[in-house]
Amino acid sequence: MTEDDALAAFAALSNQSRLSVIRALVKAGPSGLPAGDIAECIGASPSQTSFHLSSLSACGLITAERRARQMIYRIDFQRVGELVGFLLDDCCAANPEVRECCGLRR
Amino acid sequence: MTEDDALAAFAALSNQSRLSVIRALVKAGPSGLPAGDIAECIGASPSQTSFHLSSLSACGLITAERRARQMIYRIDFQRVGELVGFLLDDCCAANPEVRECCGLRR
DNA sequence: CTTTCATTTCAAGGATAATTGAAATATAAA
DNA sequence: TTTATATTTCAATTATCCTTGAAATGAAAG
Repeated sequence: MTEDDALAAFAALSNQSRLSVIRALVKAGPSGLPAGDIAECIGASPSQTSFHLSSLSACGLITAERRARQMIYRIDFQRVGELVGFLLDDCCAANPEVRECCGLRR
Repeated sequence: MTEDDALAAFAALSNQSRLSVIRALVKAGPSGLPAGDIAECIGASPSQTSFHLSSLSACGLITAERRARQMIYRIDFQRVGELVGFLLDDCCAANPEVRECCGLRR
């Protein structure tokens, strides 16, 4: 995860609709969700949803796979973990106070 | 940390200059840094620096305190920790895979 | 009280992001 | 091969963010 990756990921997460997408995909787990379901889930138009999905997949937080006529989107847990790692280590120099605050032991 | 707080924090972190501010303040530790030093550190004009500092303090990631003619800024480690917590728990439903990826045990 | 220093605020302009609705693409079904 | 379905792409509009430089504020020093 480069700094540019992290910047793009933070930008992606700074939007309510996209945060809702993340939550929906986390809840859906490994089977993922088709774009249409996501659109319904977040109450956005197909076009709008596609826009947000491409922002999320461009920065690697989610993955896309075509299945017949649908596009299946999945959360990339590893990538999210890397982003948390970036925040903890690159930004915060592995400061113990930060870790303690969110109940982490390492 | 409400969802709006988190959205604002992610937006604040999605900018290279502001990420540099965070790094500088983390490095500086509890004594913090005056705005002028931060400006020099990130290579930005006073006005630009003030703009970025107010974005960071508006979302609570840093604090501001006047000392004579200077404004001293400090990182709020607890707040950063809360943001990590939001990402891990609210967004990712405390998914163990995410935690493992950044070397966390909890 | 005037000047200097450190920083913020403001208004204007340029750049980037989000919304909208229509058209295009890709795939499957009739 | 035509039609229907799922999604994306595009162009235009609107909204938001960032930069710039000048002016304003707050606090100390002369």
